[in-house]
Amino acid sequence: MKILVADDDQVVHEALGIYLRAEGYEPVDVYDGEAAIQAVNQEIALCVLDIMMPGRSGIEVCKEIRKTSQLPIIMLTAKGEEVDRIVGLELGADDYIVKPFSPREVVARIKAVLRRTQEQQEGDGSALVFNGLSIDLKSYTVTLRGESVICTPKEIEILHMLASNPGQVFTREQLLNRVWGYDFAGETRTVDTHIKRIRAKLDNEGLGWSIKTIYGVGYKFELD
Amino acid sequence: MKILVADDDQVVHEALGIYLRAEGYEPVDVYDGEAAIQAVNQEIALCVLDIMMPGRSGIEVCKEIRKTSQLPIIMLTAKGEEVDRIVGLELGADDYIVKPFSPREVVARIKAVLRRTQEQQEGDGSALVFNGLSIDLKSYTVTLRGESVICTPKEIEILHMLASNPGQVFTREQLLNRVWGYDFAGETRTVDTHIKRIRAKLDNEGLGWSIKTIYGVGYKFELD
DNA sequence: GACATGTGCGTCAAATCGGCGGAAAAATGC
DNA sequence: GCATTTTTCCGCCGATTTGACGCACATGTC
Repeated sequence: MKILVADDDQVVHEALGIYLRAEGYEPVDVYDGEAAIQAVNQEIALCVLDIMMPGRSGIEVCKEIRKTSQLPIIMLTAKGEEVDRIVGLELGADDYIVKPFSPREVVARIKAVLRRTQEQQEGDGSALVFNGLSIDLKSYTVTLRGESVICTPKEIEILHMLASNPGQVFTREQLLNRVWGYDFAGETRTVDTHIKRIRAKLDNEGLGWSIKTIYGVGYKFELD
Repeated sequence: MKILVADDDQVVHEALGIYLRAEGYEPVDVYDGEAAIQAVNQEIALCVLDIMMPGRSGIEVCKEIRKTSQLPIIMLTAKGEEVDRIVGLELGADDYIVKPFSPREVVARIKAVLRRTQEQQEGDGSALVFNGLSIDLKSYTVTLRGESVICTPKEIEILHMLASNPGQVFTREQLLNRVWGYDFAGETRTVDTHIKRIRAKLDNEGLGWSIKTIYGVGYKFELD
C-alpha cells in the first residue's frame, strides 16, 4: 500500500519512512509539488502533503488532486499557520498535522484516515465492498466480479464477520460466539467446513484479498 | 497518574505542581537529566523534559527513554531555540512547549498528548513498532523491513511478550507462564528453541534492536 | 586454567492442526 | 410427508508446529 510523502525536507522522509515501512506501507518520496502531482498517477492509497514546498505549494497540489479524485490527503503545516479553516472547508483535505509532529502520530493519523475513507466507501449499513467483492448483510447477497454468488446464511454471516475487520484474526470460538451465539454447543471445527465452502465459492484470483488461515489461531480476511 | 517533571528551575516545579495536582495528576519532581532517567522506571504516565538541564540535557534524556519505551514526552524549550525539527522527527517527542509558558497551557497539552497516545494504543491494540519491525497480535503478523515474516503462534507470542517491554529481562519461567500458561509442564529449555527460531527469522542487521541473552537469567528485547 | 553450568543450534519424533470428502442430522419449502 | 437445502459432524491424511535431546561452544567462578 503506497503512501505518497511530499515534503522538501529530507528528514521528514527518513523519519516517516521508518515508521511507514514498519507498518507495511510503501512510502513514495517526492520533494516538490510538481513531482507530487505526477506521482498520484501511480496507485497511491493516501498522500501526505507539506504546505511549504518549492514550486507548487501543498495547497495547490491538494486542489489539483481534488479536481480528479477523492484520494485521502493529509496536510502538513508549520506551527502557527492558520490553516484549519482552509483545510477543512476549501481544500478538502482529510486531516492536517501541525509540525513538529511525532512520526508515530502521523502514522496513526494515516491509519485513521484510511479507516474512515474505507468505511465511507463501504457505505453505512452492512454492505462491505472490496475489489470485486461485495457483501450485503441487509439483503443477504454476495457478489463477485459483479455476478451474484449464492451463499447460505451462515456463509454470508461468517464472511461478513471476517471481512468487517480485515486483517484481524478470529479464532473459531470467536466466530462461533459472534455468528452462532454465545450458547452454541457444537464443535469448533464446524467453522472449518463453512470456510471451506466459502473459499470454494469465492474465486479470488487477482483480486486483492483472501481468507487466510492462521495456523493454531483461526481465520482472517486479509487485504494485500 | 504520575507526571514526571524534569527541570532545574524550582519555579517551574512549583507552578506546574499546583496545576497538575489540581487536575488530579501526581507530579514527580527531578532537577537533572540523570535523575529523570532513573525516575522513568517508576510508573510514569508522561514526562515533561526541559532541554537545558545540568548534566544530561533533555535531548539526551529523551533519546535514552525512547530506546526502551514509547512513554509520551513533552519537551520544554527556551524561546528561539531551533528544536521543532529535532523534537518532531529525530527525538520522537510527542509535543514541545516554548518558554515562557502558562502552566494552564502545559496542563492542556499534557491532556492532549495523553488523549492522543491513549487513542493510539486503543486503536492499534497490540501493534508494536520498532525500526524496521512491527508485531501485531491482532492480525498475528510480523513485518521486517516492510515485508511479512511468517511466524508461528508461539513465536509471535514470545516476541510480542519480549518486545512489549523493551529492556526488561524475562526468565524462561516467566515466559512459560505468560505465553504457555501457568500449568505448562515441559522443559524450560523449550524457550531456547523458540528464541533460536525467532532469531533465525528476524535478521536485525543495522536496525536498532536485538534479542539478547542474559546469562543465567533469561532473554530480553533490547534497543540500542 | 580447570571446572561447573548455561546457551546455541542441528536434528528428530511426537503432537497438533487444518483441508477435504463424505455422510448424518436438522431446517426449510412445497 | 417428502424432497431439497443447509448445517453439523466424523475421520483420514498430509502439513505444520512444537518440544526434547545431544553436543559443541560460551560464560562465569574459583
